[in-house]
Amino acid sequence: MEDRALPVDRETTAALRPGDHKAELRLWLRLLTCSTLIENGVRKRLRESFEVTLPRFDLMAQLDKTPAGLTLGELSQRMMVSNGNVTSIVEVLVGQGMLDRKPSPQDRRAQVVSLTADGRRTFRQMAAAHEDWIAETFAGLNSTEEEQLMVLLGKAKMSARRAFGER
Amino acid sequence: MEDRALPVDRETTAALRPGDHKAELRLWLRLLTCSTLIENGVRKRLRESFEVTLPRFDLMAQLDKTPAGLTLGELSQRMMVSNGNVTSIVEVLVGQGMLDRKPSPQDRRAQVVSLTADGRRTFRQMAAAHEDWIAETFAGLNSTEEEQLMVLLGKAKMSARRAFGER
DNA sequence: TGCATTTATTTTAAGCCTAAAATAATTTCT
DNA sequence: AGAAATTATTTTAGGCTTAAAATAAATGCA
Repeated sequence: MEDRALPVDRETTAALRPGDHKAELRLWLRLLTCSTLIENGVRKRLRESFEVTLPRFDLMAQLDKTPAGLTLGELSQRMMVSNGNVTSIVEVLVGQGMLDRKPSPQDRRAQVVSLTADGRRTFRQMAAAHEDWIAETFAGLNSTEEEQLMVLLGKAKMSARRAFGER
Repeated sequence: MEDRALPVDRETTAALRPGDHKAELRLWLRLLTCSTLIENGVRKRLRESFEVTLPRFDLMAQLDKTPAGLTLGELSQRMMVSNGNVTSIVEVLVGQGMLDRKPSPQDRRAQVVSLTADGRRTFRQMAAAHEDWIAETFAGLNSTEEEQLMVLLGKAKMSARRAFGER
């Protein structure tokens, strides 16, 4: 895999060194740092302000986007977590009166879950605060930078999906 | 909450609507999607190829970067996880002979953890494969795009740190 | 010195998460 | 129709993760 032509300088040799992917590694670590930083911050604030966990908030967010409701399988796919995980979180939220769970009319294996009126009201309150926290999180970027970041992350997302063979 | 001046067009009204931060919300969701996608992919491959969990790999990676070793507290800070979490992961890795754990010479409360020769050998093998997986993950971006993404994520990181009051 | 505070770690209780196996219903194929 | 394969969910076992309380050592300060 070595290039036959002589490299012109040190940087070129570094860039062409087979198997060197330190730049991508640093990129991944920085991406992970950003994500963990925000996730931890949001988790803390959700707990302090609303006594709710992040996974429960995320699940309710999915349902708020789809008023007709979702099956457990659809939920697990959209949240990118395992099936069994969704089962237990739904369990709790149904117990708290946030969610309705009823058998699917078309498929007796499946259950459709949706927000109750109370669940929707509760979620909307949390979501408003959440939106402000996230705005604050990205306050250091202007809208051009946000747009660029959005586009580049879109590419990264497609690329990662291909690499890991999703969907 | 309506602006008093007449808006010039629909996009302007949307951009100026007070309290609207949907763009930042979408940005955060996309960032989270990327991160989860890669994390899940790496987790799966580490398990299939090396029968190791991601947290154990991450912990060993921190120690590989610092041959002199780290205290549990330093580890938990760098990994951005809780103290108790580190305690139990170190426990397992010491049991597997991957890590050395000895009391700090300066501070009898603290313990310094480092990779054993075996641990380092094992880690380096995993790290080489990991580096290739990550390169593959970002294969859809050219080096200019990678550089731009790195810079923008750097800004996001600083901004998030400020928002959530880290360090 | 000695008391109060801080710091490093562990423990505890609760919840999240995964992979794999089990169950049950649906779909496909002959 | 009936067997085989697929799909939706739950269960199980194991591990990760957190927050908060407990323990123990170090530091600050009167």
